Amino acid sequence: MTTTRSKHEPQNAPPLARSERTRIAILDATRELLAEGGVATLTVEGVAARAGVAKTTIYRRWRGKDELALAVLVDMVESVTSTPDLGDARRELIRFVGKAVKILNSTLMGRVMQGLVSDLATDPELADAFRARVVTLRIDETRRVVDRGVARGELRPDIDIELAHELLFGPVYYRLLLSGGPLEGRFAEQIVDALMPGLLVGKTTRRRRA
Amino acid sequence: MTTTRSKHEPQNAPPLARSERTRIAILDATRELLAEGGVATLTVEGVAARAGVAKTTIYRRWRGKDELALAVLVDMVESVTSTPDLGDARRELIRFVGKAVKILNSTLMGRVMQGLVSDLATDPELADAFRARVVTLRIDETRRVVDRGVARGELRPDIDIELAHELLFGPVYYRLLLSGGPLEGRFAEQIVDALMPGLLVGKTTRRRRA
DNA sequence: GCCATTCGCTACGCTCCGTAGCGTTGCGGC
DNA sequence: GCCGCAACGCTACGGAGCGTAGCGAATGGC
Repeated sequence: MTTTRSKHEPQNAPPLARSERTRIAILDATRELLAEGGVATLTVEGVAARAGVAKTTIYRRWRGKDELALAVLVDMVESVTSTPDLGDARRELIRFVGKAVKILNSTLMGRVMQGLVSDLATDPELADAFRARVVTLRIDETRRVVDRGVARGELRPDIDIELAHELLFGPVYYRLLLSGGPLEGRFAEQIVDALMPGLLVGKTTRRRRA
Repeated sequence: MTTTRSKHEPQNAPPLARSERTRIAILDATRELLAEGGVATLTVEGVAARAGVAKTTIYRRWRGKDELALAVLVDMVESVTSTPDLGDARRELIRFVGKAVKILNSTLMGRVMQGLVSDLATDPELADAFRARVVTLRIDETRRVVDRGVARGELRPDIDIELAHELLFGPVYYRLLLSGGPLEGRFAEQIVDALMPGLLVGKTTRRRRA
C-alpha cells in the first residue's frame, strides 16, 4: 500500500528516484488493468503501454505477469491492520473474517485472487511467495485472536490454529471463487457462529480440535 | 465417465459413429494432457495433435480450451454416487466430504479445478455451467444428508443448507487452491467435527443457522 | 448409390511471450 | 560541473497459440 504517494504527506519529501518512479508507474498500471479485466486479460505489453514504460523494463524487474500481479496483491495485503482487542472472541473473529470479506469484495483484491489462483498451482515459487506473505499473515492473526480468547477463558485451549484458519477463510474463498454467492453482509457472522459452538470451552468433548 | 467405452460391455455393441469416435478421442486426449500439466499447459493445438484430429474440428464442437476442460470435469463429477444412509449424520457427512477430498487428491480433478478457477471468474457462461453441474450437485447432496439427520432427530431442523455446504467444502478447496496443505487423511473428519456442535439439536440457541 | 454432414488440411492474421542488442537518459560521487 | 554507471527506451526478433476461412475428402443415413 505504498505505491501511490498520499496527498497528505509533507510536500517537501525528497523527489523520487527514476527507478522508484517507474516502479510506481508499473504497479499502478498493473492495478488499473487488473481492476478492468482481472489477471486473465493482463498482459505485460498492456502494462508497459499504460505505464509508459518499455516492456523490457518490466521483465528486468519481474519474471512475468504472475509475479507482477502478486506484487500488487502483496502490496494490498500487507496493509491489513491487526484485529483489535474487543473483549469478546466472537466479535473479534467476526471482525477478522469480515475484514477479509470486505476487502475481497470492495477492492480489486478479489479479482486479483481469482486470476491468481490457477497460477499458484503452476508456479511453485509464486505459491511459496503467496503463502509466506498472505496465508502466514492470516494464520498468525488467527493465533493472536484465538490466544486472547483462550486467555479470557472463552475458547478451548486445544484449538488447532491452522485448521481453524482454514475453517474460517475457506468458505470465504469458496464463495469468491466457486459458488459465486454474494460476498457481503452477515457472511462472516454466519461462518463464525457456525464454528463457535465447537470453539467454546465446556460442552461435550467430542474428538474435535478446531 | 462415459467417454471411454468399458471393456466389459457387450462386444456386439453397434460400432460408434465417426462423430462419436472423434468426440471420444478429443476428450481422452484432453484428459491425458490435463493429467500431465493441468489446464495451464493445455492447448487446443496440443489436444488436436494427440487426438489425431484437426484443430478446426475441436473449435466446431467447443468454444475453446475452457469449455473443453469443463466437459472433462463434468464427465468426472457426474459419476459421483450419492452418499448412502449410514444411520449417523456425522459419519455420513464425513463420508460425503471425504469423498470429495479423495477425488480431488487422487484423480486429476484437483488439477483441473486448479486450472479452471481463474476462468470461472472470466467466463460467465462457463461459471454458470460449472455451478449448475457441480455446485448444485453438492448442495443437493448436502440437503439429502442433512434431511436424513434431521429426520433422525440428530440435527437441527433450521440448518441453512447452502451455507452448510460452503462451510463443509470451503476448507477443502481452500487447502487445494490456496493454503496448499495435504488433502488427505482426517481432514474431512476434522471439518465435520468442527461444525457438528453447531449442527446438533439441543444446546444453546445462539443466533446461528448453519 | 445419392447427398448432406462431418471431418482433415492448409493457410492465414493476430496477440502475446520472452530475449537480444544498442542507443539514451538520469543520478550520485567527486 | 563533469563523468561514469546503472537504469531505461526502443526496435527487432523467433516462437507459440489462438481462432477463422476455404475447400476437398471421407462418412454414413436414407
